[in-house]
Amino acid sequence: MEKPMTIKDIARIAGVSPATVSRVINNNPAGVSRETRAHIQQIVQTYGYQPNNVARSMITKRSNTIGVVVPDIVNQFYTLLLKGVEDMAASRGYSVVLCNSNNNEDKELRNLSYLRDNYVAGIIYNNYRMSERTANLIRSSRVPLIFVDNWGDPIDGICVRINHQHGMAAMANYLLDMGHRAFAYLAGPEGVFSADMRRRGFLDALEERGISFAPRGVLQHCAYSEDAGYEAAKQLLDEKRSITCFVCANDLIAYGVIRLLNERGLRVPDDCSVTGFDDIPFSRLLNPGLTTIYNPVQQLGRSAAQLLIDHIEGAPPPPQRELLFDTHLVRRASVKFLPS
Amino acid sequence: MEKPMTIKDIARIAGVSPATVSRVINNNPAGVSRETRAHIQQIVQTYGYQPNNVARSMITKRSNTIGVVVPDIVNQFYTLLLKGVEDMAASRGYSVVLCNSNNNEDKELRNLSYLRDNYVAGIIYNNYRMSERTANLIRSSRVPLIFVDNWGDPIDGICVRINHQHGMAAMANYLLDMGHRAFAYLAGPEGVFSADMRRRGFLDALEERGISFAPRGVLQHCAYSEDAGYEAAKQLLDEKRSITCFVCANDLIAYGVIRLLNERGLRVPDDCSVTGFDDIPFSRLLNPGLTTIYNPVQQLGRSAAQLLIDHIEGAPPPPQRELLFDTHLVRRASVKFLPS
DNA sequence: ATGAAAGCGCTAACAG
DNA sequence: CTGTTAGCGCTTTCAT
Repeated sequence: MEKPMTIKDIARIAGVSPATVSRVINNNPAGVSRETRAHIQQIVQTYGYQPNNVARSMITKRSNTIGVVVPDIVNQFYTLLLKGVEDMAASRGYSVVLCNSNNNEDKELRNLSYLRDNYVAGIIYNNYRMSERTANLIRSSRVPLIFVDNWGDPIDGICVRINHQHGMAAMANYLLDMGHRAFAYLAGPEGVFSADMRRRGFLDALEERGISFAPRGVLQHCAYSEDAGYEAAKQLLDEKRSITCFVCANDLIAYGVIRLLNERGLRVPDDCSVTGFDDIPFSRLLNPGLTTIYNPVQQLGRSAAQLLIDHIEGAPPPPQRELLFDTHLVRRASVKFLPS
Repeated sequence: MEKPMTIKDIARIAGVSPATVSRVINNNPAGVSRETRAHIQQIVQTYGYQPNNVARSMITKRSNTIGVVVPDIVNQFYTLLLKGVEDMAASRGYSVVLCNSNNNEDKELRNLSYLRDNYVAGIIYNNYRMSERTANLIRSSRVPLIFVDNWGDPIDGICVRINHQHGMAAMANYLLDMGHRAFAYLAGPEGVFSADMRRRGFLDALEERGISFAPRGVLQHCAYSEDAGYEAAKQLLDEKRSITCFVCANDLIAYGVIRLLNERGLRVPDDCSVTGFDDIPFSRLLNPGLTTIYNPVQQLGRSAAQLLIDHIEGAPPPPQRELLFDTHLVRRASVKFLPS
């Protein structure tokens, strides 16, 4: 294998000093005459010279890579987010590396250090809950960072998210209109920003309509996963609750509920209605299709990347620290109309 | 922000030279007396010194990161693979970065160069089809590389995969036993290794049973995606083919078929049976559950990582260039029994 | 067993 | 405008 060319090789060939070559490959505004610049570019072209990024970032302490850290890469929600980030990043000339923290604090800490130690230009970050250690690490790293779904929490920074409350309120109103009153609300993990906001959206909407959740409704926390939804539904059913609709804080939970319902021979929506939140692609494939709230994750990813890169490149911070996106209700067939 | 410690700081504190510290942190067998070694380790500990990986890999031209490049990160098959890789890699002290080539040659080339330029220790690679340019890049990079689903192709290297043929043959035999004879075989993309092997497995199995595919069967190529399955099924149905079972080369395709069937008011499996391949987690959630072939993809990921790291660390190559994993049939409810 | 010195490939003052 | 000089933080001969 021929060793790759270095800046010195180019300099020698061009008959100039490495510094000059450096100036042109960095589009350094500092003066290089039009001719020498062209000459060098020409040589770089023909030899296909690529500067060594590692050497570069050793000096500048910066690279053209942005890191994305998420808690669960198997959840399509996050892969969709990643896709949005990648699109935007690529168009701006950045690479992206994905770190899966697997909802595990140590792993997350390692990921974050890894990114810092490799001089990433910036980070897009999400987690269910941010630990104090993580917050400290982020603070001390001083790497530009954008949150997806921040939670008025240990760190203040720029954040991109959907309007969870509106979304879930829309669902509540729809369900009320469909005649439902006996809800099992599977709220997702307690203390997690998106889950908390969605819950508030739901409960406030009921209140606003003067309908109380309490007597017939039941609220239960659970992980953001299919298995958790399955278990929660099982428990509720075993308690012989009479429920007309399972309102789930995300689609995964709804999948679990549906699986249990199927196992018990209960039909959706005839025997029981189910709703989700996020509208990940699979939800329309269920039979019946899952009624849920569309969450523009890819768009979120793109915006997060854009904000981050703007920031990295020195743009002034946006006026608001939080960029909010709208959701909308996706009516499919998993909710039954209950005439009153 | 206090600047991170350097090896010099440690050296000064320990009263030794940087070289000695280097020897210690690299567990360099070269002689360092037991005492100085312990002394230095002690200091490294208390100050929490972390060597700068970038500087390190600039010299060694190697890092402790392995790269995974896949064609479609939104397909759960690949996120599961990644998960397997991560588990294994973490336990061996490696970080992993994911690159999504998005089934796009330029992107893939950029990803591969990126990994090479950042001195990754090795790469785990999959794509639907390998271009000649990609092959050249891989060859000239000389980075250790493991294929997932290699395809007797431009490059020879170590490969980890499932036995596609066996898997699809098991499916064929099952369907035959269930009385099916009129198949629509949605074969996935032509020329893609896994798709070709699966198709062969299916066709050969029929032949072995002395049953010919031809008169009533129809074979159609399509992308490995839900939309492609949907379109293919639409076309076939519009041609008024009388089909008893759609045999799909992966689960995603089957999802598309099911979506179309639902739209047309056709019931699975009463009006038409459908099968998949891979058994990604959603498949059991479908109603009826999708009959498919379980593909131990996480295990694949773990093995790929293990093989790769062994190789990186200088282990002799395994005797066979190909590590094969078994699949098994997962019978759910998407296939109807057709008494003859 | 340890240290001094010479870089890895590049950028960043500082001169000219 | 361009070249020279120092390093970035680390590893690696080569001495001692």
